[in-house]
Amino acid sequence: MNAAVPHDRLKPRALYEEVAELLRQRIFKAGQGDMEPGAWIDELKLAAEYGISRTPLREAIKVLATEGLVTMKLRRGAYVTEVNDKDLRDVFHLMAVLEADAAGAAATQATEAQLQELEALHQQLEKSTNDRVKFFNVNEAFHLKLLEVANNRWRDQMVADLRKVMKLNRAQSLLKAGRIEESLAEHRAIMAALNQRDPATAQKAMRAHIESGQEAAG
Amino acid sequence: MNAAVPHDRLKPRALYEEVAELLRQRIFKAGQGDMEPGAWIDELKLAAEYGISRTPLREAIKVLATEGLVTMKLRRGAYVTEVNDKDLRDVFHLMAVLEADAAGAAATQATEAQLQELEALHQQLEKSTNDRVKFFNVNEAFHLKLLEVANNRWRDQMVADLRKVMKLNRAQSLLKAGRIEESLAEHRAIMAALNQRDPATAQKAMRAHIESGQEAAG
DNA sequence: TTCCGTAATTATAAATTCAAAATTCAATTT
DNA sequence: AAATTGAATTTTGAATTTATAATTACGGAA
Repeated sequence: MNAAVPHDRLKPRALYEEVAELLRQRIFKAGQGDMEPGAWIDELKLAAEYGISRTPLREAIKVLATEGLVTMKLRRGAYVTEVNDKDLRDVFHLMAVLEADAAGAAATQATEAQLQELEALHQQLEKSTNDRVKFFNVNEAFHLKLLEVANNRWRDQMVADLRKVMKLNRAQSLLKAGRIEESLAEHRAIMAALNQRDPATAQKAMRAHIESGQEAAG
Repeated sequence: MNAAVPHDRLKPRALYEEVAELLRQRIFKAGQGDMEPGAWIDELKLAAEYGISRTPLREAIKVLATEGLVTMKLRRGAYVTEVNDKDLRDVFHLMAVLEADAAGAAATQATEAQLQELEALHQQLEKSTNDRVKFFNVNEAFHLKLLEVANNRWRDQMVADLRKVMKLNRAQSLLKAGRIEESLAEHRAIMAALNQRDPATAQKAMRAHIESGQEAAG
């Protein structure tokens, strides 16, 4: 029963991290498979399936637990976190608060070169309105770049964790047709505030953008 | 050398959580002992010291790693995270943002009963100016209650994580003599805004309070 | 004497084994 | 027939063992 073939040599990541990533993807997909929100996580089954022992699997589960993706019950095992409507609103709200704060910081701190990078991404976004997938990807790149410019690794971590939880309910998914134009207009407002180095306006614009996205998702 | 006596029966927490808490405290104290920032964490030594095996210890370490308290290097073990001045400023900033947001939410959402609970805690604070330790404790209780009223478990988790990191540098410690009166005045402003159900003012007051605390600590 | 390579030692990572707790199912008693 | 208790099975939690990787030290050659 050695399903644990070495696969590819030269793997720089720890096994428990690989497994954590696999589990995340599996939870996010959530399709009709097992592991939908509220489901119990069968350690033995998963370990056998991946061809590993329970040790790295349990380590991965504990990582996911501190990320908020799974909930652990003492002597009862781990369950995929259930996110109800209030939870989702709460998470969106925090996302808005943190990203708005980041936008404000970026408006103040960005170097000229960084502003140009953001502007370049924004221009890409302007040209992607007919490709829903591309628009989604460039949009994400813009938000990530903004966080990078805002330069606070703790906030980055928090936003990343919130994103993971939001994906649990995948209320985000892709944008609807009408929403793309709306989103783009909001991005224009954000970019304008950044270019004018106006933190207060950048904050407001970003907050409106996220909250607007929330409505589209809900 | 059996340090792992069953102590009290009826303990509802998992061993790895107990250990994680012990490690946190140990990291926080940071005195002249081992485990100062940057130090390598000796798994064997600690496991022997606590009288447990390495398995729950390693699980605890991974939890601390995702909390940001320790950093893991592949095949090199875990190190106590070093928190430099910029990190500390960044963490304080996020704390201010999140607690200010909580104050705003509380001003809007608090029931009358909850407002009275907060008021009661505030009155306790008013009477604790001559007892530094008590002032510190009541202060913490007030902030926790405020978060409870603001009612967002994801924010609670984030604030808790930030607190842990702040304690790493133990820049908070106890308040200096002059700072107590100042802190109390700020609390009065927060409480007044809450009582007037003025979210914007509550936010500003809380933000000022945290930032003021940062200066006192730094 | 210095540098490179190899072997030995040491520590981490993973797997396996062991123990304890919880759930489930069945049997017996009321 | 229903309910309660106890035993067996299942599953989590922890310890131990094994394997793998990295660092260091030692030796030989340049």
